Amino acid sequence: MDRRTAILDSAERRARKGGYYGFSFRDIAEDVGVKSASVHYHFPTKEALVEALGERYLERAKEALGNPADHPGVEGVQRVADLFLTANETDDLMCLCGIFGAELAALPAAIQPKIAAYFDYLTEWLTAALGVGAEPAHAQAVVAALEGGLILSRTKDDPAVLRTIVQLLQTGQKVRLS
Amino acid sequence: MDRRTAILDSAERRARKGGYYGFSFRDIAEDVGVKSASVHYHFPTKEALVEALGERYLERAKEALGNPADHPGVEGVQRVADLFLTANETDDLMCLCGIFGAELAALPAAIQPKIAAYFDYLTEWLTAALGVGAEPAHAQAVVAALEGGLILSRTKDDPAVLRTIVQLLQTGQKVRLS
DNA sequence: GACTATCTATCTTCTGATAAATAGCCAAAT
DNA sequence: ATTTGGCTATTTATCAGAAGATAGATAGTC
Repeated sequence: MDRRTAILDSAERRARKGGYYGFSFRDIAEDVGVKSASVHYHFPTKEALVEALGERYLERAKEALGNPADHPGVEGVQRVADLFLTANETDDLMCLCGIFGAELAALPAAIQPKIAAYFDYLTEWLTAALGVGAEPAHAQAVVAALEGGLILSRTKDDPAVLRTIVQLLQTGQKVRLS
Repeated sequence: MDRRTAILDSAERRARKGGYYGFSFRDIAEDVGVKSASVHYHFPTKEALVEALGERYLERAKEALGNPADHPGVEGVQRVADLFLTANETDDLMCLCGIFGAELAALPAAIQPKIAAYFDYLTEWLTAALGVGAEPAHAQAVVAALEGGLILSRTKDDPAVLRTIVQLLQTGQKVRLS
């Protein structure tokens, strides 16, 4: 594997655990097996590194989701939910944009649009999957519930928390409280 | 105001912007107008400071919410939602437990139960407010949607995002964005 | 010879934390 | 009433380590 990719992999894993200030160039250098100056060679600043992280994260989501028209209705919800379920149960990692979104006010300004683009993409993809007549607001609420559900599930150290929320989102009962 | 409280206020504000690793004892000392050693006098370690932060945050939520029986049904949803709407629009701050929950994997272990207690309390309070027949899973999904909605709303720098999600949670009806 | 990737070495600043000194206060003992 | 001793809160000074970042040297490749 090329070294730039290894650096991004290490940075992503660490950022998804501890956020922007929760990892250092030296941490990454140790993971990859080089010196911290080498990490600076590939990404001159931490800001540049994290921007690249955000871009790659979005591209991966696009690849994983595919064409919304191929996953109409509830199947589309499942497909987006799977991104979060995999993060939770397979990777045991927070969503990169979820943790950066929470820390947003303390991050370099250049990162904000990358995070916004991710949420926008998920929302637009899901709106398209839900088909004609679907409101973007509904799709956005689903993304919010998944992001928050991931936080709650991790805090309670219980994958069932997120799974249950996904079920409610699919059956459409979550928004119907009264 | 007593100095201990001023320290907690500064720490809370900064933690709700940048998370656990996003502020330092010296930051707080400058805010309060003392030296960093004085902050250590009141809270010997950062872990102790953040534990106190979590406890106070829960107590404040309890005071703000009051008795769930006094706010049945949708009124209960509004009351919990108001915690998040105030954070978003009045304070322009993330939820303390939301940001710590996202960073959980990199935080001192003693902090996790404090965060879990906050989410548990909101869920239990809301379950009680929704009355007999209400499932805790629904209440938990509402809390998740609010937490995630706060992140999305802050990322898009648009209070309407969270407001719209709150509306959906209350009515179950599809609401138009923009 | 230029380019790519890495290293060693280093800089400045910041970090959480501690020790020791100082000052103000208050109640008990003289 | 004055002194004593302890308590609270703060200071100065400092530590060892970590942070982001840079300069310059080195080696391999095309």
